[in-house]
Amino acid sequence: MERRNFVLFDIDYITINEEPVIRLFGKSKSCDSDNSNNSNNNSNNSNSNNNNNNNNNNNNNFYERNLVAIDDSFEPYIYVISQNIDQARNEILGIGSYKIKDFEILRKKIFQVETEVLKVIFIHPRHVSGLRDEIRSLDSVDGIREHDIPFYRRYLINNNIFPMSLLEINGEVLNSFETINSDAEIFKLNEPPKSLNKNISDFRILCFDLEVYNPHGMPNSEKDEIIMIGVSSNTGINKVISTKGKDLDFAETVGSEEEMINRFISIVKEENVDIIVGYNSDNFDFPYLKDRAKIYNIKLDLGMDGSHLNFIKRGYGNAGSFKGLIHIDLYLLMRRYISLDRYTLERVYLELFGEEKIDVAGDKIWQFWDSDGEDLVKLFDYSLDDVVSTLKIAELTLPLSLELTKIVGQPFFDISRMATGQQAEWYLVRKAFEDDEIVPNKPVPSSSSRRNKEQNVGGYVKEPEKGLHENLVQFDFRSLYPSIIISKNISPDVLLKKNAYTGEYVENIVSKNLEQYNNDEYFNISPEKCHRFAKEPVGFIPSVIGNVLNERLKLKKAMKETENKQEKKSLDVQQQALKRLANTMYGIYGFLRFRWYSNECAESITAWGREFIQNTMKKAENYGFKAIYADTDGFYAEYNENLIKNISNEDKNVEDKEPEKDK
DNA sequence: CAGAAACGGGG
DNA sequence: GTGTACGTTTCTG
Repeated sequence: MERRNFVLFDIDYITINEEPVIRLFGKSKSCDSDNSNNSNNNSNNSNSNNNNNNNNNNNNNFYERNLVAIDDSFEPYIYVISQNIDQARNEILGIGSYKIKDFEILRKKIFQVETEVLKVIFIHPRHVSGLRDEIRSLDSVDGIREHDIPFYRRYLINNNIFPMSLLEINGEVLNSFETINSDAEIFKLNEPPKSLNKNISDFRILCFDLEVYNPHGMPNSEKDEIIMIGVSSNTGINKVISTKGKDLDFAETVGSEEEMINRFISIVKEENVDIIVGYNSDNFDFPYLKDRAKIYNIKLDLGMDGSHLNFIKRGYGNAGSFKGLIHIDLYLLMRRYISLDRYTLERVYLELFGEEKIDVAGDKIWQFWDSDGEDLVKLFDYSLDDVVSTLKIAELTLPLSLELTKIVGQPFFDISRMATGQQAEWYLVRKAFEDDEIVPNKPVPSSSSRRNKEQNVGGYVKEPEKGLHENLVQFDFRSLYPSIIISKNISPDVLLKKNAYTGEYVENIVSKNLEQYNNDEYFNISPEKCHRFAKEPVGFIPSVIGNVLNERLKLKKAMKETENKQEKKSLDVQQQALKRLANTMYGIYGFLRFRWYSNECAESITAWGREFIQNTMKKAENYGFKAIYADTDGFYAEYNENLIKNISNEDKNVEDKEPEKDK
């Protein structure tokens, strides 16, 4: 048996002999060299030099050796809810015994109510989608749960492991394995991976960008050649590969487009890249590169198992993907990272760095290329600048996404393409597993119910007062929503709710013990709609948010205590990630396709929010702030000394309790 | 006017 | 991949 320390980059499964086999893609460092120093971060950063990676240099923090770990022990399953579990088991066997491996009876919680459920273990994940509808419609089956959680996600959650963090794996080295055609070490696991709590933050990031000949407007990949490939990496590469530019020191001149593509591929391989980054590369660079490479029969075989570029259908068009090589499209990330009117690379760069970048109008690129003079040089500068800017943006913004990956516990590739609400949802799915809670099904609203969805009243809005105002102060309540959820215990598992059709209470820990809740004082009752949330026990979502906020406080404390700048920075990013997660959490209730969707919860949060904002505005007036304009998350007020009234002690206390103010 | 289709980014 | 598209604007019948 051998052991490796292993950073997990990516995960999937393949099918061998009709059974699923999990593959973990990542990089390892031999354990001996890793044990030599337990305090990491003492070697200097990986800047420049040392580009040839084939020397065994263990003095940096990079994990060097490609490794694919194989685990054939994990089994797909769903939960079946039934009053008569024996009958359910027989009926299920009756419709698909050959797809079913085993049954187990487990005690789990549904909205905190202890329940005996039937765990149906399938031979193969595809049997889940194949059989679930039939199982659901069986007489003895009241419902099915957790039938739509992708196999690889289930593996990460159930084994409590996190991508982009360090794992310990134990197993045997194999000489070869089906579907793996590369020099990666192949490692067959003897037991599930173990999470090692060590922070890994050094990754090899390489950015790339294509320039394409385009005399007819947007280029057509059947006709228009790639003329430049810009490459910039945090390992010190900064160049433009092209058939022109012999006089430029940052240009690498090759003989043809075919050589250009081959050279690009070989650079990515030589640099042992962990994360490949582009800007709109899901929709432009990678599709274009693939089309052009096909013409020359070039394989874009950058996958850790030797596989090629593949496009995965995702919400938002296609996502370019390599097994074990993480592709991040910064455009998608920026749309969530900052709020702007437009998200061109120029605009984003200006926002983040306050500098204009070199610009060449898109429709002029072919003319600059043909000019063969000063304009050609300008085009080279532009190409380099594009990719250098992309790297700068990546280095600034990826740390936060990496932290979210390590908190949410899904692949970095996925996290970078997920809406924040989805990130929060997968985080909650993991927390539910830890709590033995069964995850609610996704609501599947028909198109009509979607239309009929009552519009949530939303936050309080005060129309702005016309005129030019000076001395404006902004009160920001965004971070207030998590505290409202916690203080009012807003959660579907402690909400007293009647089913609209049957008139019965929806089953949860409160309705199950209704005799204990025989008085209003046991509830927080929301303003306006009067939704009732039991004060005890703590609801699932308030408890998760509470833990997130506590973790965040601990990090902020640790930040104050440390003198180490690098550590401070790392803690700060972790702290920010938790803040984002907490602030996203309230939105979950309002989105129809989310598993914890609850219109009552969403309404109650905003109702209490409105109440709070109006109270605060009143109090603020006593301090000389005249509210000018208010919106859901806060208000703007004009400061006018003459308005200050006598401040009572009571008001002072209120002011003390105010949430974080920005500006 | 409602519902469908296109758009964003990229060159 | 045991998940199928986000919110907004413009076009079309």
